[in-house]
Amino acid sequence: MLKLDTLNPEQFAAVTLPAQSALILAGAGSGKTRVLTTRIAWLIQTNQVSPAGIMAVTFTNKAAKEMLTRLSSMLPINTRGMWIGTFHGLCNRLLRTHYRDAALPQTFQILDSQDQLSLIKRMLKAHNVDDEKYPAKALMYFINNAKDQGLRASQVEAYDPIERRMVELYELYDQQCQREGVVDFAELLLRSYELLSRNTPLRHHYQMRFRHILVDEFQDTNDLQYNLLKLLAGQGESGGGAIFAVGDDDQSIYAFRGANVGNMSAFERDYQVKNLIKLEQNYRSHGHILDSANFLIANNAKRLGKNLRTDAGQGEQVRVYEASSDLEEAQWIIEESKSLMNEGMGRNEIAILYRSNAQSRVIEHALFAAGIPYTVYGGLRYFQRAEVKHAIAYLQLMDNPHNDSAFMRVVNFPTRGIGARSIEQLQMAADSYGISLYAAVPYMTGKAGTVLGNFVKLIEGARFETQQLPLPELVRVVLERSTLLTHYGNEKEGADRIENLEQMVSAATQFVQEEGFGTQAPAHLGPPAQAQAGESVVFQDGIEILDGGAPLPTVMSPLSAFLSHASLEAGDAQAQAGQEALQLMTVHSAKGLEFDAVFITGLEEGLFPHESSAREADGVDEERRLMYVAITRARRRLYMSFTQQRMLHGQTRFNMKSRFFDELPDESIKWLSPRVQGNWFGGRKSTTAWDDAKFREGGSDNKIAQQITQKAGNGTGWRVGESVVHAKFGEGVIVNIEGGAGAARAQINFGSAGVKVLDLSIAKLERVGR
DNA sequence: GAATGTGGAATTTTT
DNA sequence: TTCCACATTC
Repeated sequence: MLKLDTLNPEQFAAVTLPAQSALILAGAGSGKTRVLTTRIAWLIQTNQVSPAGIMAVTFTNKAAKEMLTRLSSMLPINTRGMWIGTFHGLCNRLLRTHYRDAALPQTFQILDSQDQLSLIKRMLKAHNVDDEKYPAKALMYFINNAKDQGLRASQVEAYDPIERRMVELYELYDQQCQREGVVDFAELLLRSYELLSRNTPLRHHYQMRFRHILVDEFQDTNDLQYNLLKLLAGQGESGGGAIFAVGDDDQSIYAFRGANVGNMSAFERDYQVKNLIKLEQNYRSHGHILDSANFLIANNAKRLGKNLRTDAGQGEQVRVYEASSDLEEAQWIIEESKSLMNEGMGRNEIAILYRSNAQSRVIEHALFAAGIPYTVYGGLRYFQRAEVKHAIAYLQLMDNPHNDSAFMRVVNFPTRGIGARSIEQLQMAADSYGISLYAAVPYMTGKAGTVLGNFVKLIEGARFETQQLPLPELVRVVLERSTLLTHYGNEKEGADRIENLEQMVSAATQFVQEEGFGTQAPAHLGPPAQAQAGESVVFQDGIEILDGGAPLPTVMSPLSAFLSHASLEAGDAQAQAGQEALQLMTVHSAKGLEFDAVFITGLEEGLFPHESSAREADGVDEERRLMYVAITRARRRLYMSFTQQRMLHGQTRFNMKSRFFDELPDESIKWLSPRVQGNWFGGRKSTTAWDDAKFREGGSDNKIAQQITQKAGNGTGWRVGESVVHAKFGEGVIVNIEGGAGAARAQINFGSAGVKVLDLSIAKLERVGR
């Protein structure tokens, strides 16, 4: 039963808004997902809309799943078949349903970024393009960028010869994809957009159907997604549904991949939003933590404006620690974590966050040495593993033989005597006829013809043999016939890979059950005759196609669906095992999560905010939002740390402490470490039990002591890494000291004022004390 | 066709 | 420093 009485007034207002477009500014920890799902449940329960009239869009599969789970616990309805999913997942469904109108083959396949890059490389090679001048990665970026803005090659404006060529290559790329029957991620959206904008009856159908469109993480939408929503909601046409947009402009941290926060204010304007509701009541963090977040984010100029509050009380202050080096920082984290765990805090309630992945190594190393279990987020995902991709490639070829990426991946893997020469000839033939590699095989003669012919027979044979089999068994057969299992069986390190391959059978079993393919066994029989939802549409070409409300089983074969699933949902990041472990991750991947205790590490100028952010427009603002996200992950205890020296790219760097420290409220901060005074080992007062003296004792830590000794300032009274204040240049860090006592000059990094070389006997420097 | 070497780059990430 | 892609070698 639906419980509305436990909602706070703002949440309640949002859930029960009338059927008009609304913008919900949902702060971190304000119950955003709850509002979203309760809104859906409320709309359905009050009979304002049927489940088929709802569309809810998220960015990640995880969020979509969460929404579905919560919804089914609130309402006694079957959520299967409802249009709740990621942008890409829903677009896939749309295109599958209307593949003819979208000019796609029924079995079109989805390229992941890896496949996309390899297609581009192949294409560049085939056209003899100078890969120095046009690197595959750059072209991929160019293409995706254009698509994310909704632009085809013909619509991209080129300002110089290089760009003009890029546009040509973009055009060629699209042609190649079309030949192969594959679409990349951005294409799923662009194709859907074009389909709906060109096909008026179809557009009207969906506009009439989706009375309520709910969008999660609206601040993360890109231009194309925004325009797609606009089409679906019938903006500018009559009869469109209402958009319920939920987002937080302060948590917009994906501009680098095309997200446009401006979409929030654009939405307000374009839809004349009368209902702007702010969810500012935070149910996660204690007061000092929220105060810190609020203070910090207030330094950003362009904001819709929002302040988090809590009933939880002030709680503990934020603890700030200055370490002498990255190694010491890691040691400190370990000591603090240990005492947290001794106090009874669960290991997985402690998160260690960093700005960039490279920072995890030192911490991991220290954790390993200390024997503390930990998990690092963001590794290779299941369907991205090489062996799994190989198996998938065989399946792809059976479902759509014209997928050249799949062809290239396994034509000679495991090796079957098809060498570079044969492939080259095949490539040329395919190019000259403008067909796929697979289709070009019959044109081959001689030895190449024989070996390639055998490969084709292998695929055809597998296809024939599995025609009547349910998906999991089909997978099983393919694993064997491809000889992948035998191949890895002969490898010394192949055991894990075999295990991963075996797991694919269970993945298929699970998929078939979850998606409702269980009752229909044959993989290739195609769609059954009737759709689930009643309506159907007649399209311009006179072909009647089943209503898009049907769940996947009615619009595609289990194999096609499974392959889509593998591309769209790459699977969990490895080894969820060891649940009881410290959680290491980048700040980006921490978004949406929460922990009792959080460490935000490496808070140094150049790292966080990252140096490359200075070059981008509003770059530092985005870094600040990132910091805001990091802070608001913590429930009870928050640590922040920075170091005087850090090894980065094989070089020792001396950074200033992050500017973000200056943007936090003093009363919410507790400094654990007084700023170091005087010589390195002299005036240091460490508040923790282990100190630099410990480092100087033998063991592996000895090299740190040496490193530090080297950096001492040769009796100048100053040392490298020390923070100083200059009357004109402000605060800086000594990066290097040359010459001996008396005639010493110091190289000092003043951050925005640049790096200066100053004579220590002349320049009036002051130590930074605190 | 696998093994070994070399050069270059090294935020952030989902689909 | 370390990882990766690519090239050359056996």
